[in-house]
Amino acid sequence: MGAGFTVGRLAGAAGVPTSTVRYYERTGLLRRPPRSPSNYRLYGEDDVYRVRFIRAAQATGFTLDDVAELLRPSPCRKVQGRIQKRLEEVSVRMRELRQVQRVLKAALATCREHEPTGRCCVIDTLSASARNTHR
Amino acid sequence: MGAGFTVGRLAGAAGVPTSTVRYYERTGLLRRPPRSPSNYRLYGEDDVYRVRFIRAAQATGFTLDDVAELLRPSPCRKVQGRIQKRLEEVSVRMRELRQVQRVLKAALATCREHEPTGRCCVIDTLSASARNTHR
DNA sequence: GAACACCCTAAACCCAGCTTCGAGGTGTTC
DNA sequence: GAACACCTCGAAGCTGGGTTTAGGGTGTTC
Repeated sequence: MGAGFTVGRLAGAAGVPTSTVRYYERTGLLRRPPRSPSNYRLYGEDDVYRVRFIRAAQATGFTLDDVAELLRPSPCRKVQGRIQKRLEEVSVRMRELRQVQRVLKAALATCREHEPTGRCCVIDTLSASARNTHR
Repeated sequence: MGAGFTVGRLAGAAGVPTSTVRYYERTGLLRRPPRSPSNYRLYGEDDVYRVRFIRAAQATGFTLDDVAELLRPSPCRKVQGRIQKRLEEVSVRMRELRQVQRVLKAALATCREHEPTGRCCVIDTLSASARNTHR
């Protein structure tokens, strides 16, 4: 009652399970909040945004280690650097996915052409792609 | 000597560690090969392609369970269905990544505008994006 | 005063996909 | 014949990001 969120309320407001909130505290992503007389955690609204930030950053592909670094006070330049880096990773991943699309579509096309023979040939197609791809 | 690959040769030819080959055998992805008199595994060329297929399918985002299913003999139609499904997952993931790009670029832009103030504001920007995004 | 939802802790467990460890046998080369 | 790289096995360990369990306390509502 009164001001403050218990762990369950914070979790509800941020859209995560309580176990996750406690986990973030354990790993240092979230401060150790003040406690009520009966030893319940008492959070403020800032904590809601912080948890949401963590989830948002995760959703953009940052690891929790990255997030911890982002949350540490640090010069703008450094933070910009990390975002740049992540943007490059995203570009790389998009290129990879486009290649994957090509391979899968090719496999599908070959499969359809040969359908009359009855025997599925997709495995051959993909194996062939494996034969041509290094690593 | 003679025909056949030992586990190390197979691994070398397929570009994976020997531990991975044995792991694939343990989990049923690879047949249990015949053995030499001294109990060494003896593989054929087919096995090289099979391992490469596994890696290629993984590279397109299939899990090892998916791969196991793909490798089971099954009607063309079913295999096509799985590939379709994977293609849709890839599309979804690409859309997500484009959204991530937008958010990161926006954060970067805001950061640059405010740079003169000295205090890094990226965290605020991302928190705001967290505030607007439902899950 | 009892039911029921909430909170506390530490420690163990989960998942995929491997890798590493320990203890030992084999095969080739000098 | 000794060095050295390769092979065997089962079991345990690792990574990241949590969840579950066990055993207990709290707070609100009927």
